[in-house]
Amino acid sequence: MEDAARPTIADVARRAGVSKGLVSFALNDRPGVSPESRARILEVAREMGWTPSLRARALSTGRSFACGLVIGRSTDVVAADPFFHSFMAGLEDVFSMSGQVLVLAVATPGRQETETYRGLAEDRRVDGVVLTDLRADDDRIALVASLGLAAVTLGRPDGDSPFSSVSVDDGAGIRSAVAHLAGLGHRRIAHVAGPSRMLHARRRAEAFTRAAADAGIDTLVVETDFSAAEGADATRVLLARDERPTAIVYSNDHMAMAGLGVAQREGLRVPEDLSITGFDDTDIGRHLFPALTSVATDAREWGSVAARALLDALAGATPTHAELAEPALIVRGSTGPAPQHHPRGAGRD
Amino acid sequence: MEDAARPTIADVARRAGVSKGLVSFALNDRPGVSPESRARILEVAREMGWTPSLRARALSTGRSFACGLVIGRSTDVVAADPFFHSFMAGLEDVFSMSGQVLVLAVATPGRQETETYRGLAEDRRVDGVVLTDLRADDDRIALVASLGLAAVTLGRPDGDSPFSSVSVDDGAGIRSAVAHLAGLGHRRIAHVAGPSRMLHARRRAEAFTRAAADAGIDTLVVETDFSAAEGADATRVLLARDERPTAIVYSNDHMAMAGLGVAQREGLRVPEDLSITGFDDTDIGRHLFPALTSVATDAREWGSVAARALLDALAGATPTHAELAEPALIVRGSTGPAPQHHPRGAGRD
DNA sequence: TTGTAAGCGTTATCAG
DNA sequence: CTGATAACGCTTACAA
Repeated sequence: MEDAARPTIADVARRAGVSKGLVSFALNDRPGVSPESRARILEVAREMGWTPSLRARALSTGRSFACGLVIGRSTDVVAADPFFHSFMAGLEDVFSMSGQVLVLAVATPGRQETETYRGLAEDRRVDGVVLTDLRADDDRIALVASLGLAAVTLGRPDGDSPFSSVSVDDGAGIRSAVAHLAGLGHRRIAHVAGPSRMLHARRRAEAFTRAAADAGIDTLVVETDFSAAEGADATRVLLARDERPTAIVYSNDHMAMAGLGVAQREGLRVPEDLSITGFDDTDIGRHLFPALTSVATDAREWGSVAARALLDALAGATPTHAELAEPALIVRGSTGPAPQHHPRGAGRD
Repeated sequence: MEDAARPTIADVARRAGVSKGLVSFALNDRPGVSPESRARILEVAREMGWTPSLRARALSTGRSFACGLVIGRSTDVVAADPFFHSFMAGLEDVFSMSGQVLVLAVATPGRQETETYRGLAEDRRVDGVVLTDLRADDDRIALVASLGLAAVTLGRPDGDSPFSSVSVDDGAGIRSAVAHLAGLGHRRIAHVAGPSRMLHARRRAEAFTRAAADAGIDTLVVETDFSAAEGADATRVLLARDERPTAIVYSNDHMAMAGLGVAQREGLRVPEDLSITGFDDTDIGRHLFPALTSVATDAREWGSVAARALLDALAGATPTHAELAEPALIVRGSTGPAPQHHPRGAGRD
């Protein structure tokens, strides 16, 4: 019913007494249409309630007016991160303003990541994609480029890339965490890192190592897959060491929260016996006890900047690199002065 | 370059020595094509690497081959819930198998929920939508119907609806939580509910009240917006009462975690002084200390069942209602025997 | 400045 | 079972 009533460009043209072509020109405000014609056409279109058919437009222009975000099979690990939600909201903030739409694809065991990108490109479902969680030597870059898609990467790739990138200085966040802890007197700080094949995880780990070394601090890094489970495991390993760290810097909030649970379960007081910092400043973190000290990144802003970069790329702009504001350390209850002596055996009772 | 090389149905027809029409028939395996023709056509198509153009198909059939999910402005509250991720993954499990794609739209202050649905329908970006977090007298149902979109609702609507629905028995989950607590000797149990205008929040609250009444238990319900912040506030209110509850049943994990933080902050031991249960069995919950007892719903399954229902609706099936398996209570450390006497003043020291 | 007509790549119709 | 031919609704040379 609503379909039957839908006017086409031809209806508008007829009613306005002009040709279809002219209506098209007027709509896409292109030069070569007299002001009066344009006004009349737009007026007629408005009163007829005409909206150009996106499908017809897609067919004739070869564009989809949609961008994609592929979530790897690590759904439960990385995508469960609240970061993602804010990030997507940021993308949408911009996409929705430009008539684009966000297509979300989740890679499954039955359809791997690569296949997912291929499918999206094959069907021309999207004009471009957002590449998150960049990996070392990320093959998605070449893949996506070869598929003829535009793209923007989150974080600067380690290799060549024809795409724009938007990044935030993870290192600065980690450095401020280390500085904060060092200032509190900590001398044995550990880092629970994400997978080293992920560039941002790696950068955080490197920043940690360097910052700690600069401060003359004993350091220890354990690598995980970013999941709460592995964050908990890593914490157990660290706390079981002879020279137990007095503080742990986690590469994300999920792991930090899990680590907090482990420490408390083992009878350690946080922050008296162990200080903990997270990364991303997840909402829930501030409500735990103690509230989580964390590095706050602006995921939503990141999303909108990335979306803008992608749209620019689609418009033919040359690749650029944007750097977001430095993340800030939000100090809360989970960090405190280093224990005076060896904390071993300093459990609650 | 990859566009230029792309063969069309005409190329395939020519090469196979048949008409375009026949290729189309063969592709959509429709009756009226001899087995030999079909085989040859498909073979030629394969060797030419031909894939039908989704855009052309969309234009001529009037379908989009996409379904939408609109996330309300309550992004930070409801969508930050890990439930959503698993749910979307479940949708994708099915969509990806049927050549559909998931379009995610986030309502913003500048573009309200209603406008978002309108936009999606106006541009015919999607063939159908998934309606989550059903509300009382939900106006989205009439809206979406009037927009000519197919839909599936999560949970059974309270009014008339032309759409299929998929729901899980929230009540059963809450009842098992109450039964569990009652069995542990709790006689004053509170419920921190979600917004009563949301049907599932309301149903949980009702189930709570009834189950508690049946068990002859003192009950108290505080309504929130589902956010961790309000969950924390509600907890503070409850704990400040003269007759403090010995257990709190939260309507989601986020609030339960925040509540746990509040209790601990006030010096209460969980579960010795206060038992806590969550809802949804979020991954992080099991890693806290104490680990969260929670009602486990299968969000991913929910997503795939909903997706299937939506595809059926698009295929012209009559509306149905599907009920998922009853959620199970996962008992962990956050619940324990009720304190012997009035717990007031039973803080850690 | 405006009109005309040829695509874009399918699906659908309808005589052969 | 085939094979033209006409939609589908827009964009875009090319003419006028």
